[in-house]
Amino acid sequence: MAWSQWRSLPSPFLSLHGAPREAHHRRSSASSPPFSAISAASLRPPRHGGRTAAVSELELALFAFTREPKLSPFHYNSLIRALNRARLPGRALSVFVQMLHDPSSPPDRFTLPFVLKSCAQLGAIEEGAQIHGLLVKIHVVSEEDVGAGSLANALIHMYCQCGRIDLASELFNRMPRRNDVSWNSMIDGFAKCGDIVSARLLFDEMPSRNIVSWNSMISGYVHNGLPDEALSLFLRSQELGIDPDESTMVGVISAISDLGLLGWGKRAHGFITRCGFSIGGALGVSLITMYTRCGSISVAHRVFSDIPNKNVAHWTSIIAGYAAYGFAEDSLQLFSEMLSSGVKPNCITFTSVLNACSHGGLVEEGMKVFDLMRTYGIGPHQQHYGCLVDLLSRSGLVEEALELIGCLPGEPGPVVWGTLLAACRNHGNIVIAETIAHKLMELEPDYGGSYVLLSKLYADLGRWGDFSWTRKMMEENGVEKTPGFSWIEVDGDIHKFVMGDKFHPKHREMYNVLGGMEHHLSWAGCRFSFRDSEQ
DNA sequence: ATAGGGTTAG
Repeated sequence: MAWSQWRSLPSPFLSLHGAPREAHHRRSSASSPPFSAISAASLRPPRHGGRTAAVSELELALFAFTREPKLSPFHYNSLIRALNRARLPGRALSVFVQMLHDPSSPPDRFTLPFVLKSCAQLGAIEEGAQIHGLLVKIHVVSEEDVGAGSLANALIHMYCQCGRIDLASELFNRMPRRNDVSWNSMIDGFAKCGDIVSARLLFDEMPSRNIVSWNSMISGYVHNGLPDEALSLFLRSQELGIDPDESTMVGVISAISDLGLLGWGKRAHGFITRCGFSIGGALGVSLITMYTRCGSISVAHRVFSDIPNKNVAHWTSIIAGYAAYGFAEDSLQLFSEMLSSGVKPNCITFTSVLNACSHGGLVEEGMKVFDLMRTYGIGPHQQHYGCLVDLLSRSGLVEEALELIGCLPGEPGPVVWGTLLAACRNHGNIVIAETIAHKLMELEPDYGGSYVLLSKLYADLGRWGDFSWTRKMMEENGVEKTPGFSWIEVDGDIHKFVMGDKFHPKHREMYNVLGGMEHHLSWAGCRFSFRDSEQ
């Protein structure tokens, strides 16, 4: 009953993207998953994403480690594992080093997989390769007898996380016996390095797929900008009668979020509720983001309110949500509520709060938030300086922003220059804009955005000679800027638009509405046009 | 031992 409700609805989006339409008859409604899913979900131990679980496990391990007069490998292993789960892989490695110096407690067969996991999390290829060398030396992993168990899988995962898919596949190809974990690690590795085609080949080729295989492939599509493929694959798993879990639905919700299909999002949310899945972890975060991006900030807030023990990611996603809607005061209000509820902000939280300030024009508040970072021992990192540049230049303080860039510790990237260029266009600051645009063209000659921004600035000012010059430059350098387009789902139908098109049967009414909005805006003193200057 | 969430420009 649960699933059939969702999938029996028309899905024009699938035909839009050329995927086959779903067959509606294969799975009877009686075999839908909620009941089994509820019991599975309630039996599963809390994931490491859950704040309380990670803390208590770490506390237990630390307690035993500090109280025990004679440490055994078991004590070391538990602490290393707990530190990994608490996302503290650096400290896990220090504990391992301490273990190596403790003659009464040599590493056992459980130790190295944990340590390899720390290396994977850190991206520490050198240390990981040292362990690999050690294993070859003591004949656990030799040329003739390549390890076939968890150690080999941990090595594969480590090389994948460190961006060495070549070394990972070398190991994988030489394994005498591969299990599902070996295949899944390789699928994830290929997806993470952008080779989604190879990931899919392995997925199709592997002898038996488990839920992790499906989840890796679905989220792989999402991370490679193919949300429609992700949804197609999920629908296929449903046809095969495979029970999704929380992770599956995180991928599905992210895909829907990228497509901006609110109707699909609501049906998926209903499905999640009927399955009895917890929204206390990653699933809650992706639901908040999905409602935000699909235009429903009020529902996003309702989901946020319903989450019992909110972690920093929950807070950050709703703060970022209000920021995106221009409700800067609400963002700041939530930020202070978060601080008083005892949840510690991290660097992503600060990026979101600074973003809220710059979109709301709250320069002074933004500066205060920037100073507050130090008291929490965070950053500021490059991205926070980028937000500060945006904060200043957006509110017209372009000179000050330039001055700030001059004081930065590192070289500002194309994003920072692009921010400044966009602000210059909005404030008609042509001299600085030209300088920056030329700098950007040198820095990133293949990036079409800088040419387009400059050409639009010339168009704003009626300098058509310079305008055609920038267009010629684009042609000469072989730069292409694919025009953006947008789409919206209304009652199950997808409507697609490009800038200024007249394809929609109701385009006259739509442009009338836009014209009315423009009129209201200019009456309120806002110099803005929905039409591009080229049109 | 494998999968999953939150950020910055246009």
